[in-house]
Amino acid sequence: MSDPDWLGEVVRTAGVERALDAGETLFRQGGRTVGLYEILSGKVRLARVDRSGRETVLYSAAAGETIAEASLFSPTYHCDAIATTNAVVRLYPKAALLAAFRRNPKAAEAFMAMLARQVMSLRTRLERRNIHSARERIRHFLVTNLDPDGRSVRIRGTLKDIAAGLGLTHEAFYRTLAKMQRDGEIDRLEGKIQLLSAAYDSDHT
Amino acid sequence: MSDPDWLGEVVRTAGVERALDAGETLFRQGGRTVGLYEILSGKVRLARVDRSGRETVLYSAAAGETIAEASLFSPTYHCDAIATTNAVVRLYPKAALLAAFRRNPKAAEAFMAMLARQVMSLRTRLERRNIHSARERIRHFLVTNLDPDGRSVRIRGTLKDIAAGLGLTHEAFYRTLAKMQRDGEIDRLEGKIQLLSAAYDSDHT
DNA sequence: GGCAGCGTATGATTCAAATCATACGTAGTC
DNA sequence: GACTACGTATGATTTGAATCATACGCTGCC
Repeated sequence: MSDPDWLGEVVRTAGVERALDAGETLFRQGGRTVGLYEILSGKVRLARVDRSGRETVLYSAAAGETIAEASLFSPTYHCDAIATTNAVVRLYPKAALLAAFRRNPKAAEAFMAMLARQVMSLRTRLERRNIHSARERIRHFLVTNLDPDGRSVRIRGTLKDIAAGLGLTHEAFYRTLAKMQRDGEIDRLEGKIQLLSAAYDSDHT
Repeated sequence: MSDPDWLGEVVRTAGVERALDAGETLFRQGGRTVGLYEILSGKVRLARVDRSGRETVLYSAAAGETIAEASLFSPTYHCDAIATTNAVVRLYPKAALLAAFRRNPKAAEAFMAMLARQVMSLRTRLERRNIHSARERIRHFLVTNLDPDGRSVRIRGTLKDIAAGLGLTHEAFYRTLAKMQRDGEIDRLEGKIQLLSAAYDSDHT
């Protein structure tokens, strides 16, 4: 159920699972690239270590995400990948993927489409971080995550996780949500947040 | 000189330039996709307008960037594109690009590689924004933008622009740089910032 | 030459989010 | 049942970056 939908049937079966203990290294900067990885469970961080031994985290990937897509087009990895928690990953070998892309343009397009959507989503999240006010940031999150109905946002995962994703402490997030509710801007239902018309429909176009 | 290097010769010549006045619309949400755009000059923002007429900026693109890559794989645009300043853009028609990708796997791979690198870069910038302290954020910027020599960072553009890219006010950025210099952590040369060994080499591995 | 605009720089003050603290409910475990 | 762990929630306090203000040098322009 966790297979990325952009993979063709052949490639999907080529995936190789591997379990990692917390702290274990998946690959190292400079190492020869073998392919990209999907995180099935746990957390894996991509990081670089400078001459003094200090580690700088480039990205922290959680279950469901893929890492090292760019390794397909590079002979070596450009950073380290280390399990932050116990984790299970699946390797999709580079050769199999590239062969599939050459053989089947549809597969190539599916991969491009996935990458393009990620770029879009990342740009939006980055743009959101330019907003300093917690309330405005939450508003941006809400309107860019509306359900098809255009009035509510389904909450996936915990509020705490969402707060972290927004770059806010959970305290600030809880507080601001409460305030927005008191002000009649939103309503909080089971598993979703409703945007109230008073605030969002008022000056109807 | 501004042609993206991931474009093949044929496609490159297929680009169509267009000038936009500030405020002019390039495409609209729901409109049929014609291709992706490269910004040659000026700024173009991608945005959505909700029922109440409020605009939410998804991304603000500057000269040198491309937008609407995902439009290649979608029949309609998913947001509006509006010129924020006077701008010149170049359209790369969808049909020409997709045809080139099918005809020539190398072209497809070049496009994928460009997207994968963007994903990497965006993830790193997003990770950086999780750092609340101005000083730590600047450190992260510096170590992830080191020259091949591993000791200095070339400054491209103005410090003001870099500050904005880091999500800091220029005042906070100037101040913190000055402090880091006083503390002997960095040195500031013409057009570059040098990481000083005292802070970065000390406990030599 | 004088002037406007802009990047750089720094001081003073404000303010909102981080931090620290505490509490409650629920799920899981022994 | 008692205990732990964790998400949710809110109050009190601190802090560091934003904001407001001012200044200086340089470039381009009339």
